[in-house]
Amino acid sequence: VLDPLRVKEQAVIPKVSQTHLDARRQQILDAAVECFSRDGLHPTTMQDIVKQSGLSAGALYTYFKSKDEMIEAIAAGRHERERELITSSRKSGDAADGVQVLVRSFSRILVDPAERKGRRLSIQLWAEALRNPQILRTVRKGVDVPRGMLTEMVEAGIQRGTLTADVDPDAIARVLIALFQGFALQIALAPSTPLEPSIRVVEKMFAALAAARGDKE
Amino acid sequence: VLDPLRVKEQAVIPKVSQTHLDARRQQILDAAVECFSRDGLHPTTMQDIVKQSGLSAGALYTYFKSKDEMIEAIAAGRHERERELITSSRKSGDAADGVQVLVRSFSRILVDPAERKGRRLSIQLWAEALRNPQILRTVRKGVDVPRGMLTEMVEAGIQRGTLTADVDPDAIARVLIALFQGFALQIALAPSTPLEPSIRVVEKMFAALAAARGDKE
Amino acid sequence: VLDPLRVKEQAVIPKVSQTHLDARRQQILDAAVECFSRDGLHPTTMQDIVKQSGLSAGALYTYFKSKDEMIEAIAAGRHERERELITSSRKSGDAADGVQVLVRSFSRILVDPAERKGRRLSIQLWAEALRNPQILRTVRKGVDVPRGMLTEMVEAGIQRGTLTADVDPDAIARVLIALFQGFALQIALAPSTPLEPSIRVVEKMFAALAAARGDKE
Amino acid sequence: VLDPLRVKEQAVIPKVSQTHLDARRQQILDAAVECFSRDGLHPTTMQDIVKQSGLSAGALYTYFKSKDEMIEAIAAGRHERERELITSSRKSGDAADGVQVLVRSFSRILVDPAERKGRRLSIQLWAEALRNPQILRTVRKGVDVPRGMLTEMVEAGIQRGTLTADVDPDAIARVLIALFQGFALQIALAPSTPLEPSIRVVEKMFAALAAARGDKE
DNA sequence: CATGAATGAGTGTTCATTCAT
DNA sequence: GATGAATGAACACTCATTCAT
Repeated sequence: VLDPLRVKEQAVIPKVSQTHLDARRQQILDAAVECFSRDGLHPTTMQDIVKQSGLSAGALYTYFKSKDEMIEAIAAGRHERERELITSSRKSGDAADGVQVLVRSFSRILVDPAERKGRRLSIQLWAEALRNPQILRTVRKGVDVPRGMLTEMVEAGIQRGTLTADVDPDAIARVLIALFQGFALQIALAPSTPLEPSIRVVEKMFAALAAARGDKE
Repeated sequence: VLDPLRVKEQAVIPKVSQTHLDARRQQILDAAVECFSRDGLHPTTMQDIVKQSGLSAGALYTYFKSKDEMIEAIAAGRHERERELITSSRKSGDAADGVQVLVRSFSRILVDPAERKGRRLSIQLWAEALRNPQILRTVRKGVDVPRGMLTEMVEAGIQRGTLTADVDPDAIARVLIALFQGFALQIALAPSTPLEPSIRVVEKMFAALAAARGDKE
Repeated sequence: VLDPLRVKEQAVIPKVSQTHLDARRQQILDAAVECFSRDGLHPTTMQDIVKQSGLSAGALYTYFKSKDEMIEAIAAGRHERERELITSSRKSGDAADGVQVLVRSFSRILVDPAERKGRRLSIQLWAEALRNPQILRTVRKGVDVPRGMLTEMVEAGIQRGTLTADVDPDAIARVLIALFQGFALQIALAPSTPLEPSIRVVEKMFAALAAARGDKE
Repeated sequence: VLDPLRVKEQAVIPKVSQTHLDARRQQILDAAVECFSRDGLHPTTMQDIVKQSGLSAGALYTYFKSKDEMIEAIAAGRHERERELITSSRKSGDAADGVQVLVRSFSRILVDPAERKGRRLSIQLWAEALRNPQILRTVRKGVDVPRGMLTEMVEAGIQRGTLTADVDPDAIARVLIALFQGFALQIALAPSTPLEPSIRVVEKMFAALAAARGDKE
């Protein structure tokens, strides 16, 4: 009765288009992001996501094997998003002084209301990464890949002479990331945090660092 | 709030000393910190803490009304600890250049293995603060109080001339905190993170910032 | 209140019929009635009802939000049942002397083995009503509604001349209810209680009361 | 080391007087009655009674082996109290028509605010009796003993000619008790219940019953 | 005798997941 | 593929009772 070939044959012409499938998957992820960023990873129940998505419990499990897999998918999405942000920052920063442009770009992201959910989600994922090896791997990649890109940008800055040569590009990248993470946290915990003065301090520090090179010469 | 020892009439000699009560309370908190920092706030069950503490479920509830109250007590403890770290840093930094000493002091804390649990715990509390108003309040105080102290130290540094006068002390304090938070996170997520090069970059940046003042004159 | 079946968009054909849902709900209530009447409200655990019903703990909570809500549903059911008993008594008593028929009807219910659970349940609910305002309201309605009906019946009896005109119909209704409650209790506490002789006394008393009217004329 | 004789010897001269012991025991029972009648038997915790009594948990267990034993002691107290009420009613009713005096006496008890706790407690005990054989025994005795006394009083009434000879004294006693129980319940559930009109109906019914004898002759 | 911190089995309830329809 | 009722192992928390002091 069960003919695996027939099943496969049927699978050739899917009843539901891939586009539909992708849309459904995204619909679920959007609902999950909404819930997770609002209530946290663990307090959010699958029922919450069911309600938020307008789908059924069964539907969620058609697209994701488990809640953990859903969290993992969202973590991967964050990772992807962060890479994008760096990439777009790099583009706009190609012409001028890399770090200054980068810092400006970061500050825009940090105050962007559209990124609020993402900031809250990231903090939830940091906490989750401490106990979930799979999430840890993804979160780390989400930090390491941007860091690699930043390192390259800093190296380019050094070659262009906008930064001193005697600094470790990777160390600078880490400093930039730490600043970004720290301010993302401060803003998530206190949305009224004044970011601009601190950004100016950071700019000034990097400018001073660049200038310091000239002094030595 | 209510001291279970304060007996109604003639609390001649307490059956159990306050010292014993305090020790028990600490015993529970220690067990909870161990579990929370290892497994996260939500995944940790009261049973886990019961086992870790060597006490009974009932005993835990003699000292804390709920799991949330326990988390709150731990958050308050973190807040207290952070204030202490700043205070001790301030003392040692009185004589010399404030910020440089501070950065050194921070870097020592960041790599201190004894502080590992605390770092992991803080990250869990950041996530929890996003959905628990009581924790948010405590976590904010844990950031704001140290920030106020840092601001004072930066102001002192400006007066002593070790920092430029044209920077916002509060903005600098926020930068220092963001750096501390960001590196605490990086180290928690990847204990092998090389901190020293980044610390040197930070030192260099602040040195350049200080030097920049002289340049202007 | 909320019909879990009412689907958001196009509830074409319910996966599970309303009949099935109602049957399940009744299955749970039957199990609960069995347990509550046997062991009492508080000593009965949800696990007891789970076992008795043959369902799972989760299933119970699909149909009832809490144990209290289940008790409330059962109390409402008792209330309904009591109203029915009065209604059916009224029908059969329309032709002849109302009160006598009523007393007979009551006595039949009091010795009916099928009503044993109901009698025990009512006593549990009386006790619960003393501390649970919601149950108090329902239990009161379960007494007040029948009382109103009885009052009407007594008034009809007075008009028909089978009862003296100088008695308060409501007072008589209360006496009848007190007798019913008191004997329900005596029988629940001692199933071997001889009811018949007492019923005859009651009949005789009401007959004498009716006769007393003629005497005065 | 352990010399039972020495222990006994010490026991001869109790450290604490019997009066003190009795007072403590009563203090506990009073607190328990307060809690049980207010909150119900099962919802009342030993801690509640501890607080209400002003004693310690340990003290309670010095005087009562268990919560059940405490309930049993209170049930026995109710039993005793009900016997007293009948006894005192009998005395005052010796001279005149027994039943009328009795009904009056009952009605006074039913509206006595001082008996409110007792009424509520009795209802709790009825419910408990359905599942606790020991309580059932005591509650039954609390009904049966007064019933025996009532039966005797009714018999005396018949001999004195104030009641018809062709009624079953025990059946009348049961009717009186049912009325008392039923009204105790109605008043407990609705303290504003108007009792007087119903009492008059009862009096009238018994008067008619007595008069009916003369009619037949 | 009195205390109250400590016990731990048991409570009502939740929730990720499954599967018959 | 979609549904949502059903599952049952946890979960946070309680409470009658004990016993070292």
